[in-house]
Amino acid sequence: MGRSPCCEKAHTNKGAWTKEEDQRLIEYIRVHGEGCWRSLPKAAGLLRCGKSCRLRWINYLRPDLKRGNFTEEEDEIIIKLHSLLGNKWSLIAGRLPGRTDNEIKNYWNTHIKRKLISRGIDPQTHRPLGEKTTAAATAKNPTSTTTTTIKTTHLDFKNNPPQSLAEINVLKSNLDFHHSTFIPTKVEAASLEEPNCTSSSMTTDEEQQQQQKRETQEVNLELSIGLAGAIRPESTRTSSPNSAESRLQAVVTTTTHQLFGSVVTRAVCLCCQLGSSQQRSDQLCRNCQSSNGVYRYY
DNA sequence: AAGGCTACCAACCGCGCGCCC
DNA sequence: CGGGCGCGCGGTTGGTAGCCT
Repeated sequence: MGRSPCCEKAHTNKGAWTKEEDQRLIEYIRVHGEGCWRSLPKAAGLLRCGKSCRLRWINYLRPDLKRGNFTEEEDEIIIKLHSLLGNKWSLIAGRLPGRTDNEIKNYWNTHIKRKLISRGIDPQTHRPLGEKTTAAATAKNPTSTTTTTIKTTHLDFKNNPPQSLAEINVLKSNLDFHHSTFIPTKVEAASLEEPNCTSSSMTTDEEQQQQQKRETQEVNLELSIGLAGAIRPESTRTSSPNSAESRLQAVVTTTTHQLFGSVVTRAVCLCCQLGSSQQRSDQLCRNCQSSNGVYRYY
């Protein structure tokens, strides 16, 4: 069965927005707030589809948008986050107040890619150019311009949820591996910008072993984000205390402590940790407060 | 001045996910 | 449980401004 169109295309405008359309949209959202995008165009008297309105608002009209060039600091944050998250533009945008996913995506494709290449770094893998890419990454990403999501069968708990403590332990060990290979510490993160981002004390053989380990134990970066999401406010948790999910969460909580070094007992603002906020590091900036705790770690 | 090329970015498209019935 | 709906996301497209020849 075909999917129903998001709007009546015959009666909708397309292309650039006019000032009048912008004004109508702004006015409507000012009065009624965001949401219900499907019905918004009709209610606001706009001949646009809801998706188009949403996009226009989010990417252009929102009052909290930061216009203008990206700073060097923002560049570095984007690069670091991309090395952790891949092409998860919305997640990256969530860590850069006032920037939209679309804006970051465009900026990445037009500026940062080139910048990294000029530094001798592969913008997709964040490894030195010329270094062998994994077969999985190559197969997943034949054009090298699209998503390089490193998949794992072990950590795909959406399709294969852990059924036993034993499986959870496997998951935990994978997460430990994840930590040791992909989540950079502050020192490691700093080295990400270097053309040779491997540890300087590592011998070539050790590097090759690490590389082989990476190839055999693929890690799902996408999942690592989901795990953070598992640590959500108590009120929103619905799983039973003995469910695989809640047991997994207990592991995740423990593991998250390990992932980020010292045990943190309260919410920490990642923006601050990454240096994008002037906020004290033990406080949440507005951006993190509004993220529903998804990216806080405890 | 005109045409070609490139870079930029707003907007579109298709798909996946979660929620609800 | 399955299907429809609304929303959000990532990839792609297309218009345009700026630069070069």
